[in-house]
This record gives sequence, C-alpha cells and structure tokens, in this order.
Amino acid sequence: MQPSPMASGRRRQLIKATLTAIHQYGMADATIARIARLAGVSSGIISHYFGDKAGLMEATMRYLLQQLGEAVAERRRRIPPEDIAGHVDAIIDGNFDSSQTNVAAMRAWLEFWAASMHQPALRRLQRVNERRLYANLCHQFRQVLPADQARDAAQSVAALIDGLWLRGALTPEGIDIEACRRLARDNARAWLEGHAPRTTET
Amino acid sequence: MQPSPMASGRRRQLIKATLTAIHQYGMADATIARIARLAGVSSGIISHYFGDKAGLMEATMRYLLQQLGEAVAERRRRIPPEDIAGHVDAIIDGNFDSSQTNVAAMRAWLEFWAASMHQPALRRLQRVNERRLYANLCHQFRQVLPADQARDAAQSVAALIDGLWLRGALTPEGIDIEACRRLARDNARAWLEGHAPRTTET
DNA sequence: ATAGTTTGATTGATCGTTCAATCAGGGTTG
DNA sequence: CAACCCTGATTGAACGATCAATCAAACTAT
Repeated sequence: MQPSPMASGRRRQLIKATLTAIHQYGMADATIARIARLAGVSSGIISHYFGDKAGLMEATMRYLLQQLGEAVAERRRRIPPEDIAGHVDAIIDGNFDSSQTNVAAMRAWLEFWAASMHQPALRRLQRVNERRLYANLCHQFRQVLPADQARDAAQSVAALIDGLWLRGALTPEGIDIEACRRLARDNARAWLEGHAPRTTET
Repeated sequence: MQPSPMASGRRRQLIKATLTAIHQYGMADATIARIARLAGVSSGIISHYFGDKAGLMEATMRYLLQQLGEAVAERRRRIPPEDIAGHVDAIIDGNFDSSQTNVAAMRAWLEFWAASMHQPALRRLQRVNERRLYANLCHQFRQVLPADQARDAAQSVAALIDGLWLRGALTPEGIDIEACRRLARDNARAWLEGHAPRTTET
C-alpha cells in the first residue's frame, strides 16, 4: 500500500459512497455517518481527506463534472472538424451518456444545482458546466448561422438538454434516454437546416 | 381579529416568509426560527397552523402551484377555443408569468424539485404540475398533429420551459424573460407549422 | 368565561467536527 | 538483521452547536 495511490483510492471510494448516499437519502440527509457507513470506513476519515463536508460535496460535484466533460470530449474526438452536425450530435449524446443518465447521477445533479444557489464553491462549478455546454454549442452553430441565430440555437438546445435532464431526475421510473437524445438532436437539426423556429423578428 | 380570516391571513403570511427564507438561506437553512423571525411572529405558531415543518413546506409548494395554475388559466380564458397557437402561447406565457419568474419563486421551485425526490408529499405536488403542463400542451398539439408528433411536441416544449426555468433559477442576475418566452413560443410554432424538427423516422 | 391564538423557554435528538490513540509500513541507523 | 523512529491512515468516542417539536402559561376577542 503506497501512500498516494491509497489516498486517491480512498477519495474515489468516499465520493462514490457520497453519490449513493445522496441517491438513497437526499443531500439533506446524506450525513457524514451514513456516507462513512456506506463506504465501510469510520466517520473521521472524511475530514482527513476532504477537510470538511463541504469539501467532500465539492469533490463529488467535480467528479460528476469531469465525467461529463470526458463523455463529451471522447465522442467529439471521433468527429472530423468540418462535420458540424456530427459535433452537435456528439455534444448532445455526451450529455446523455450512461455515466450521467443513471438515476443516482441525475438526482445528484439536481441536488447540486439546488445547493449551488447558496454555496459559492458549488456555484462556480455549475457555471463552468453551463458555460461549457453553451460555448460548445454556440461555436458549432456559428459556423452555419448568423451570430444572433447561433446564440438562440445554443440557448435553446442547452435549455432543452437541461430540461430533459431535470425531468429524468424527477421521474422515479427513469426516462427513455433514446427519446431524449432524439428530441434534442432533431431540435438541433432544425436549427442547422435553416428552417429554424422562425428567424428572429424582434 | 376574527378567528377564521385571521387564520388564513397568518397562513399566507407564514408562507410568504417561507419563500423569503428559502430565497435568502436556501431550504436547508430555512429554519423554523428564521421563518418565524421573518414573519415577525414566534416560532411556536408554525406548528399551530401547519402541524410541522413538512406541512409548512407542502403548503408553500401548493401555493406556488396554485399561482402558476391561475396564471395559465387566466390567459387561456381570453383565447377562443379554435385558436390553437393562441392557447399554446398562453400556456407558455403563463409559465413565464411574473409571479413565477422572480428570483425568489424560481429558486423555491428548484429547491422543491430537489426535495420532491425524497418527500412523497412534495413529489405528488410536483407530478401534478408536470402532468398538467404536458397534458395542456399535448391536447393542443393533438388537434393539428398526429398523436406521436403531438407527444413529441409536448415533451419538447415542456422540457424547454423547464430548462429555461432552471437556468433562470441558477443565474444570479436573473434571466431575460422575454427571450425565454420567445424561444419557447418559436419552438412551439415550428411544431405547429409542420416543419417540425424532422418527422419521426424510427 | 370560553375558545382560539401566541409566546418563548425547554427538551431531546442529531449532526459535523475534533482529537487522542492505535496501527501498519518504510526508512534509517548501529 | 534488528531496534528504532517516523509518517500517514484510521478509528471511535466526546463535544458543542443547532434545530424541530412541545407545552404550559399569557393574551385576545367574543
């Protein structure tokens, strides 16, 4: 047992226990004691690795954020730069990656969204995510649409993705991921093909 | 001070204080003591009118739900039955009514969404809202679209509304309500006018 | 006087944090 | 190789703070 790998292993183990606890009990009732019990360790160990509970929550959200970023990046790597629609689809599909669309992850996201309204550290992470999604979409749309339409398209598709996610978190029996993907892709396709939802007319 | 009018007045007063407390501190830190202090009354009074804290939260969410329903219903009352697009627009505009789009209300909604994942009473209220929005939209779309397209349209517009709402709650400086309304209306218009985001092609 | 309302101190429970103690392993020294 | 120390990991009990709920007493209006 080396010190460093052990440490990062414990961290990951505690983060996963945190996700499980949030899924089972909700963030409000995801107590240190419960998280530690789920991980099979003592409660004191958490402050040793994360400082305090807020540190653990921030690390957990950062973990989700990183997974989401990788899911998108990996899909885009396979798309040639000139294939605009391909990149847009990759962004959409990445956001509905299986790592993000299981019930535990979606519920955790919703809890973090709510918590970010009153915790600066979480808010910063959430803004990174929001801006990244918007910027990625906007950059693609801008290559085939005028700037104002590109902004509208990005706003629209980003909000649609978030809305579908939200409904996924709130639906106990889970949602049809394939249907979500299709709705988002078709919406993006409509923008790309020009017969967008009515050109801006102030 | 009459007994019955007094009672309902106190209830409303405490519900508004709850909304303020949720806005200022977040649901997790919206304690009984704080809510009572915001309302200028003693802490014990809450259990007298709402039983316990959960009862107060449920009443608060029900209050928001009712306001939203009225905002939509009132706008639809002015639209003739045959004006499909008018009804759809009324539903959208009602969901972006000023009673719902101030920062306090939007944040409260997000908190309630998160809480509803683990509190059956709140979950029931949230489902009522979700189904009502979807059913209203679907009923309109069905009059000009085949059933499967109507379902897609309703899902899409409902998710878009929720997503725009979500972003409104998470954006500290607030959002451009008019822009949200426009995006949602244009999206609905596209579905209604048939050049929908690609007819289902399964 | 009686029923409804309001207070605010008290209670009991819960939670996050702290910390002294223990443990395991690796490096150092003689 | 053996005795030693050192570092980081881990435990679990103890502490202090906080909060929701309770309730007896005070207040108000009819």
